[in-house]
Amino acid sequence: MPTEHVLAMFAAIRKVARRIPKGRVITYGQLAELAGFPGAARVAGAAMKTSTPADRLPWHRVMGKVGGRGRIAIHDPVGAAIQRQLLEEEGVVVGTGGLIALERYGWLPTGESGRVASPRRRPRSASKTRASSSRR
DNA sequence: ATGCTGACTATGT
DNA sequence: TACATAGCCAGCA
Repeated sequence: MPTEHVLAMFAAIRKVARRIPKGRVITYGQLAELAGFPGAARVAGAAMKTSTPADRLPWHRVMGKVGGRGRIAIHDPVGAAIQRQLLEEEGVVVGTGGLIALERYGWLPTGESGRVASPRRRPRSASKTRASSSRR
């Protein structure tokens, strides 16, 4: 059984997690920092892992961060698959390897804006019939 | 106290 | 892309 102050940490972390908007994601490090514990990314991971369905947390919107990209960090392959499905149901594109584009789905509780980099509308009809399959 | 573990991360090979 | 290493914070044996 965790000590009291840690339970408070978990509670603070989960509180922030509940604010993550649908269709958006956040990294463990960010989550910990927003909760007031910079550098405690691993603790954020523990807070998610030890949470229960009763907590009603959008745990699937929390992920690891690797090379500037978001990535499903759940070790258990079954759990990872579930997270992937939940994210895709919200419109989040999860690439091979469980990678997610943070610049597109990352959540930034920046007061007003509250977003990272506008959901990029696709100027499909920009001009010509360009093979505009350009990816970021 | 000591050491290992983990839903982390940055950096390097 | 994948694996290895080294820091980081906290839990637990």
